[in-house]
Amino acid sequence: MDEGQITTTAPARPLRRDAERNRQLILATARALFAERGLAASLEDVARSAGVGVGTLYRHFPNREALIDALFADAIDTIVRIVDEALAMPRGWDGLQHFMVALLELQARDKGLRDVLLAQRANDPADDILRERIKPPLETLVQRAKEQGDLRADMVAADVSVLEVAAVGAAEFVAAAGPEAWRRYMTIVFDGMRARPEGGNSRLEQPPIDDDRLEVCFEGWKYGSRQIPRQHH
Amino acid sequence: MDEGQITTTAPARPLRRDAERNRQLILATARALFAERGLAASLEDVARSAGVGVGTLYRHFPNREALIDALFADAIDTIVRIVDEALAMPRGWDGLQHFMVALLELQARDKGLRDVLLAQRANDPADDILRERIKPPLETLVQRAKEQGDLRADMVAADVSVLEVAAVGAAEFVAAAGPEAWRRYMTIVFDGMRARPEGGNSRLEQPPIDDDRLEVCFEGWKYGSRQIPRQHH
DNA sequence: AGGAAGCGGAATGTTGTCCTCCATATGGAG
DNA sequence: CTCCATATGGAGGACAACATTCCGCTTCCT
Repeated sequence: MDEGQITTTAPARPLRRDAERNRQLILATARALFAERGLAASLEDVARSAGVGVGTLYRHFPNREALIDALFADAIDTIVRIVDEALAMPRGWDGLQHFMVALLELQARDKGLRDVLLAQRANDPADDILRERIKPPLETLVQRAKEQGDLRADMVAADVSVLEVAAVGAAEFVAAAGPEAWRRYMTIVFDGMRARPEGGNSRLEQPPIDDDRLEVCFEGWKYGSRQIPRQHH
Repeated sequence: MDEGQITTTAPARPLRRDAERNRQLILATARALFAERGLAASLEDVARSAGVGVGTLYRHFPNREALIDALFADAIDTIVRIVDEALAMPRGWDGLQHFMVALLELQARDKGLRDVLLAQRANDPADDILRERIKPPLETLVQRAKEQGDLRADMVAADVSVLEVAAVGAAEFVAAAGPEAWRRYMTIVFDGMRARPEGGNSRLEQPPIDDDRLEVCFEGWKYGSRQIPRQHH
């Protein structure tokens, strides 16, 4: 379907060879830098790190938003794939675990993606789409895992989201101790999620969060109140 | 040793009545604002919110640091009290739970305290002192809880710190859904920490974090990379 | 009433961003 | 090999947030 492409769509006339090289260089550098520092990394840092002037960067991407879009265009597909894999597993518990771990792997490896997923960007329609695409399958997984007696009966889908966010935070915290250190804590949380026979699960005093409230949590979150700066001019 | 003080202890000569009133007003307002927004709240916000000019604020507190010190001077005492209460409990597990929950209550209620505890301030000697004051008792609690068969044998004290930090993040995330919502998730985590008979605990693939690494995690953390701004001039 | 103590808030200095502009350099078509 | 459309680098403009200072004016207290 597409052949002489570069990023998203084919340009009317091909770029000059050096321009194309720089474009890819910028993309690769930005990917690495955002992965390491999150979306807060400045475009000047990206340019410097790519060994290129800011002007060049702006020649290829009209603004910060465009660069980020180019980088994370396929993020949704990745998530959807994970969800599908999870749904395909016979045991709901395994699917749930796969979903949580895979999403966490992604975000532990790439802070930029973490920021994208946690709605660091003010508007972003993709975000809502994504959450709509995730919610029903997640609900299914939770339901299935409960019926099969693996997941504690008093948990709901929203709880999974909350624990996932918490785990992302934990993963970032322990990142300095090793890129895989978070798995240890994820395992502990999974043990807490597991259904136990006969009073083995403590009673959850607080009621679950309903979907509207969860939405509010996501909106109010902004990961520690840091904001991705908006455009000027 | 010094007498003509300003902040913590009684001033040599009493303040004028209006000045004293303003001072208390500023302290109360700052306490509320920092509790709500964390240490990132600007002094201009504090002043405006107190219905006072910034100049007045600076007359009472020479700089941001001084105000924060005045507000959180007794924080260490509070923590130490919690630790003592925890140690006094016969079951290590109960002590551990008390310690984690009480610390979480504090930080869920007061984001400013959270920032103080999580070393948002660059230097801060109090911070190191605090961690030194916490580590040995925590170690004791963990040891005791393991011996009494309540805490899973494969956990160590550092794990507790990590989970606590994760819980603080979770608490902030769900704060919008209610100030007590975090308790639900803390319970799930506690269930994950519990020792289970005969293979009821999953194997933790990743090794525990040693104390030096944990230190590095705290240093590198800065809660989502946001920094408390340093002084100018 | 008078002066010391206190007050407000405009102004200053600084840092950190995004993005624009334009003099200069370069690939590649002819 | 020449020439010019295409690209490039990076200085500089425009903002925004803050911490902190300064000083003319006000308010208490004696």
